[in-house]
Amino acid sequence: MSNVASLTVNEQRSLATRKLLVDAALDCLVDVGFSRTTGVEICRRAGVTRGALNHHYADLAELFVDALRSAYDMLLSPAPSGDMPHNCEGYLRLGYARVTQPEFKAIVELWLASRNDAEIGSQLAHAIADGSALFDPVRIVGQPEGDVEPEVAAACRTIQEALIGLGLGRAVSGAGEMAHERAVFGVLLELARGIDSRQRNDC
Amino acid sequence: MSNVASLTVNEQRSLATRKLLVDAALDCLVDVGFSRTTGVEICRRAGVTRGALNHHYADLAELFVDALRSAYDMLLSPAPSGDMPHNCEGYLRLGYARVTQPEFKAIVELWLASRNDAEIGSQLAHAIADGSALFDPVRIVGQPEGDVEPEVAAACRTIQEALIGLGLGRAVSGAGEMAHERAVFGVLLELARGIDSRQRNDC
DNA sequence: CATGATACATACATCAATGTATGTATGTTT
DNA sequence: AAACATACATACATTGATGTATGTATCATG
Repeated sequence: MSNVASLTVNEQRSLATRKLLVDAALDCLVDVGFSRTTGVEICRRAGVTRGALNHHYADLAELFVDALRSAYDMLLSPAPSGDMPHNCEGYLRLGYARVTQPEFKAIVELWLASRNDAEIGSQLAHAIADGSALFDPVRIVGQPEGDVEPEVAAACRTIQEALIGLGLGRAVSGAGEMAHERAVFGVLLELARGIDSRQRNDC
Repeated sequence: MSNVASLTVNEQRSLATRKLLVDAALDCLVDVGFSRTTGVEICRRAGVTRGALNHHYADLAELFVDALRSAYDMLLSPAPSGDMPHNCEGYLRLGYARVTQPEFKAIVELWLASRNDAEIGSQLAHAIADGSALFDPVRIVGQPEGDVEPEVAAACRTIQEALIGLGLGRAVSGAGEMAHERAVFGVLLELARGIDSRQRNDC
């Protein structure tokens, strides 16, 4: 049922078109921001007509739900795999790899749009909540059944906020690494390693 | 010349109207974001007609320059006065007081708009650069003639990015303090005090 | 005080985005 | 294969924002 081969031709075409629209929407958000991410512009970039957009999504808010989930998925590609340690340093490196991707700007744009537009806000609420879980320290640092120490959680949240700051800086500057980005990463790394070593000694 | 009394009636009226427009623009950015911050909406909130807007500003980008500078000024109201120590802890407390003000959202909106719209970007470049100086660790921590240690600068930049993250979180959530905001502040405070105490021992 | 400049308001034309209705080709089912 | 559904494209009407032109009252100045 969920196999590609088991999909009808119509279902495959639908999925392909929706992917075109979702990718175009993200492209648009990254390129020109939310205010210029209009239905016509998305369709132009997707190479489809507005009829297709209207057929698959009642309004842009619906499309943005798919787009946000897709963006979160893209940021997940550097996943917490086996080679990434389940500690604060791993949390830092993983988060850094995420916020420095261009899709992060699309996410920020949708965060703000969600706050600025009530309709978008209500429709995106679930996707945003699900996405926030990706940053949850417990997911990254915590052991499968164990909880994380409050000190570790606080450090991870601090790392998270600093990474969001760096990501926003990149999104705004447009260029790559900011001047003090390395220095900030160094401080965060020191903070993470300090917590991690203290945790090991606790056992 | 710069005295209020020395201003002509016309000049006073111009200043008052421009202030109405600037305040309305900031209100609008905070309330409904950049995409809905349109000329008509600004004038509606300011209680003037579009003729007034057009008379004082050739386009919205020009108004946004004044608005951004005004927003930065508002964030400056908790200024680095005598009671705020010139160290990392002072930098943290000062920055926190700034990013938690509602005007910070308007600044973020304009940062992104500046990146998304070439015209706005070129016109806001100077104001953004001037505003970034407000976050410059040297301005807050550094002594008048002395430079700041690289370690102090790195810590301040880290604090800055984390504060921006917290500020963005507030801007997006709309509500006040986020759940982990206190915990993050605590970690940052510990970081700042660690650096400050080490600095004192260096002398 | 008369003339010009300033600070707006009003009005209209334009344009881009949207909502919606309908057309059509392809796929699906019985 | 006939009837129906799906996946789009096309077309039109509407709406909101903008550019711009002009009107008008107040102010400034020789």
